[in-house]
Amino acid sequence: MLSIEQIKYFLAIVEYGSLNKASQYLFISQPALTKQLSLLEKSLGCSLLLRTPTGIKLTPAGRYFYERCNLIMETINETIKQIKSFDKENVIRIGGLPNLITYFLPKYIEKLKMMNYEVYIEAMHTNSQLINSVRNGFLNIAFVSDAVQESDIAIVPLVVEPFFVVMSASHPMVKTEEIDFLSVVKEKLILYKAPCPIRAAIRNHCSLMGVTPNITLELELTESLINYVEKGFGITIVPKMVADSMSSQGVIAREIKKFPLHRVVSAVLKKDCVSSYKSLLFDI
Amino acid sequence: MLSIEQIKYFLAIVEYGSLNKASQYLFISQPALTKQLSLLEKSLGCSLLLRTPTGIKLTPAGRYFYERCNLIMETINETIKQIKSFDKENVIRIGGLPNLITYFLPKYIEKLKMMNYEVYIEAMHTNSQLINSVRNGFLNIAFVSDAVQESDIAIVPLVVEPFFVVMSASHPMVKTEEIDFLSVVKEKLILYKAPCPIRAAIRNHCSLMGVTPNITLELELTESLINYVEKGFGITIVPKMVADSMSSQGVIAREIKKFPLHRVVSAVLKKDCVSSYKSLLFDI
DNA sequence: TGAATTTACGATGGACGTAACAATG
DNA sequence: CATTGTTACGTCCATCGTAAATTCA
Repeated sequence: MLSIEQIKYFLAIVEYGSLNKASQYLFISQPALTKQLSLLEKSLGCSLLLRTPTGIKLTPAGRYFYERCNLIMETINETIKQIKSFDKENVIRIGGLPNLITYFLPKYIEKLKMMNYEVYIEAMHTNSQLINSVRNGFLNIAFVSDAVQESDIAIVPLVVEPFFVVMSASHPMVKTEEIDFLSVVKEKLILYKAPCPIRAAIRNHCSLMGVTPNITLELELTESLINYVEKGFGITIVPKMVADSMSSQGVIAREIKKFPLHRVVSAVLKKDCVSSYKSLLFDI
Repeated sequence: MLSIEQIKYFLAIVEYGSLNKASQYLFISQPALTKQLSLLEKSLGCSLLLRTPTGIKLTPAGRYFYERCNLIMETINETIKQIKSFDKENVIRIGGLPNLITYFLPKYIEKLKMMNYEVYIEAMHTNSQLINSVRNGFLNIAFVSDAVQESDIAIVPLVVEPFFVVMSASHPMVKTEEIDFLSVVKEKLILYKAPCPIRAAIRNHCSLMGVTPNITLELELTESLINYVEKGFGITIVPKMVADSMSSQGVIAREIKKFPLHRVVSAVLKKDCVSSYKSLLFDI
């Protein structure tokens, strides 16, 4: 049976290039290491390295196994590190939608570090992933957009912010005095693919107003909307905090004034934790 | 010390919902399981599950650990599966660029299966990844595009194929009788980001002819060029075998007749393996 | 001969099982 | 009292270390 010890031994052998040196590093005798290595090879049914009088040399299978062992050990070590933080009092795990993490969380994180918390940050792309992580205890707090109330979990509204249109500087709409939502959704829209809370908010606003958005391009959640706007493929709609922090030259952000839509940024936390985190959330 | 056995035990406990049932499934006594579980929790410094008279209930840390254990075991099992195939005589590992895998390999694979080989397929995005995999023995054969000869490895040319332009049906160039490369690269080009052998071939052809391609959109290697052509963002250039197998209605593929460019599809293999795979590569 | 790995074998400790115990509904 | 999990203790096998053997430069 493969064991973690054997994996560690194998990694040491490869890294030190000899059983001898590896055995010294591992504080075991060299015969013991030989034994474990042959047991490992036997259990895998495959030769991993060639023994030479000058040291060892990896076989193809050995090279593959070495890479995989590194991956396995990294996964295990990361797991142990996370787990060890779970029962520590001064650790707080915070999650949020990527744009909230980027633009909104920094001030909270500063404050938490002042209070001697170790902070773990985790970005997730959907509200439901985040809410579930709070529910099952992986996150202490999650920051979401337009979440609906649920019975078992507290959703605390924090800010309401308007949406902005982002378009290239040469776009005719730049000259319009008061930008309205109905004109905006007739333009070529670039949005993220579902599931994306902003996309959902726009669709919802559209159906309330009885129009269909003209979505011409749908991006993966990992790509940058602004890049595509800059290249002239269309316009996009982003929340104020994203618009505020844009630095691109070629694009312009303008608030949607007529028939505006807003999003509510909320904190999600367990009901019995609301009181303990209340001061953190509001005293800013 | 964390061990793989402990991970397996923990997974069984969670899945069976009780130490009792898990111990039966694992063919060990229930006290032994209790012992291992408490050792695990002690080594992690963290409680993983709450014991109740009706069974067990996961703590947040336990839920996290459960997910990670699944990931770890999947990684380990996949590794063992791959390794076991390494020294088997009847296993052959083949790699290739994604489009070669999709359009070109199937006939080889059929043939290999006829010959009672177990075939492992691995797609990689660059020639150099593939060539390295052959060099270090992870792959027996790799199919690449426009590879240059290297001293230590054999590169066997297999087919030369022309490139096609892909454009929307309404594009003016559809009406041109003889499509030429110089006009094509003046159009809005959609290509994959570097590193991409096709992109490299196009850039190379351009610099030979003293022109600059008008690349307006660069996609991630995981996205579909054709989708973006269909939506009217520009045109693209693909090898014949990709063009031949397109089924989209809205787009049309036409061969580049004037100043054409070609790609050479080659098989990469170790020099001392050429003779043994020769019949496979050419007898089709 | 010296540097490497492998084989042989006795010692030790960790993991197991049995049996007895404790708690909950 | 039936089901759950825990504690106690003796047994046994896996892994270790020491020492001797082997192989290659």
